[in-house]
Amino acid sequence: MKPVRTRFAPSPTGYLHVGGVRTAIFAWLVARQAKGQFVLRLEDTDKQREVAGSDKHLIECLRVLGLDYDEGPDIGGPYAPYRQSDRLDSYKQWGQKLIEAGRAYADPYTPAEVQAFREQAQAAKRPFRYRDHRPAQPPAWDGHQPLRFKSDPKPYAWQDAILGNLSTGPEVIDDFILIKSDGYPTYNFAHIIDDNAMAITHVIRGQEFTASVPNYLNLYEALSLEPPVVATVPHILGPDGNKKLSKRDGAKDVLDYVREGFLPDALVNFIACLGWNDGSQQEIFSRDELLRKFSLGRVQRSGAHFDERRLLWMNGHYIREMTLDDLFKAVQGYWPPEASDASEIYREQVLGLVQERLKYFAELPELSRFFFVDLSVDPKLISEHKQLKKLSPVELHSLLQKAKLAIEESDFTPEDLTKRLNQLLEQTGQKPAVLFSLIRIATTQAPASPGLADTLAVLGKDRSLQRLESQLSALASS
RNA sequence: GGCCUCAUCGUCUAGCGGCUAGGACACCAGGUUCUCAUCCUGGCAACCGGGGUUCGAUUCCCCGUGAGGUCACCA
Repeated sequence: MKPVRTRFAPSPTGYLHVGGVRTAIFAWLVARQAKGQFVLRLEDTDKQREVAGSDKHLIECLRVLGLDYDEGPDIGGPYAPYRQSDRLDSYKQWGQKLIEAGRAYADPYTPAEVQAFREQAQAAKRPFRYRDHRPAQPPAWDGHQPLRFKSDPKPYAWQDAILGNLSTGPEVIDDFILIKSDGYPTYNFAHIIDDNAMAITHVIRGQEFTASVPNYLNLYEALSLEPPVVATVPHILGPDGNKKLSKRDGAKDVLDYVREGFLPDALVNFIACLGWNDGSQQEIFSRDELLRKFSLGRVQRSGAHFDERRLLWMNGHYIREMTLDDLFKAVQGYWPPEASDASEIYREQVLGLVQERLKYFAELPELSRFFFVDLSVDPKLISEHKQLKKLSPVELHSLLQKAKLAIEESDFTPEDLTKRLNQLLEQTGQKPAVLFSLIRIATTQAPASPGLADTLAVLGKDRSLQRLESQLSALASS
């Protein structure tokens, strides 16, 4: 058996979104689980569409997600170069070979003439095929005309590793362009030459290429090359509608997710499970489990909608599973500016309280700000509170005063605070919904916060009492 | 339009002739001494339609319907 070799072969025309990354993940999984190689190849044959810097971006994206490749443009490898614009000679040679074999010819028509043929066919309601206009005496190819494949139309039946048995008639076979008039090869030609040259065994790509497979098979025959296993991955659809996820419609850059504090493992887990599962009820797959259990045969044959809420849940799950130490390291750079003066110990305590409600790191400031800065008293927190708004400022003041006295006695361990707060409940005869809400609002000035005793313990005695005092004077003056 | 493909809760999906059609996300309700979250319990919610085949179809076949892909000197 040949060693399994897969590749991710993007064109450097922008960033990578969830849909593009999924193809990379699948190809990576197939290579790694077979102890084969994973190759990155840049398909930069369209100089018009190329976006400067996107090669770096692509590489960064794979690196961040941990999709390591064995060969690529930046690291080289036995089949270098891995950038198609550096391999033009090879396409020319193969093109020449096809000409000599009578399987390629120069296209003598101008684009306008070809377009006219196309419109004629459309007007006659007949499918347009270039080969119907194949010139009887094509000129010698001087490199300035497009070089076309002289196809041999016939029916094909083949196996797709995901879609299963596929077949088409001879009518889909046509004389497509191998090398454009600018000297660059088309995707249709270049990828076949390179996949062969790089000993790629499994071609895993999006469904936009399925319709071309018969043409590729025809070309493989003309080149006397053995076609690889092909696997067609259905598109990922946008959250609403049935349209393919696209940059145009605002699909997010995967690196943006990482920047917002989504964990690479969570992203990989989530994206891999869009259209794949192992048949069990498992939802969370570590990288090792994915490597062990993944198979192309179990990839869904229809497109899947991208639901960010599910990603949010999964990322939160991964965050909760982290040790506090690991999370603390991961979350550096996400603290609110006010936290810069706080000690590491204090920040880690805060993080411990906030961990279970963190869905992604960029939420950290809004969840933790009040631990680091005294927010001004917000009367609305009381006036719009369904229990507290029934009480007068005087009643609230007296209640809070009692709370302050009780809390002052505490050593500010969570246990002792809990004990004293419970005693206070009995003493005042108040419901927790009233008493605890009042204290919580006074000490946080936030609509939501972690548990009261824990929050007070982390805030510490000085800060807690000072905030109670601020609330008391606000109540006194209202 | 031609060709190819696909079709289970709102979403991701399990199912591969016999199940009260299962799980997860989201949502709703209750519980966890306050809020938010976590966690637990419960709930809502699906086999696109019509024909066959079969003792029996979500499952197999056909026809519709719907959706997607493709018909470029883009990939």
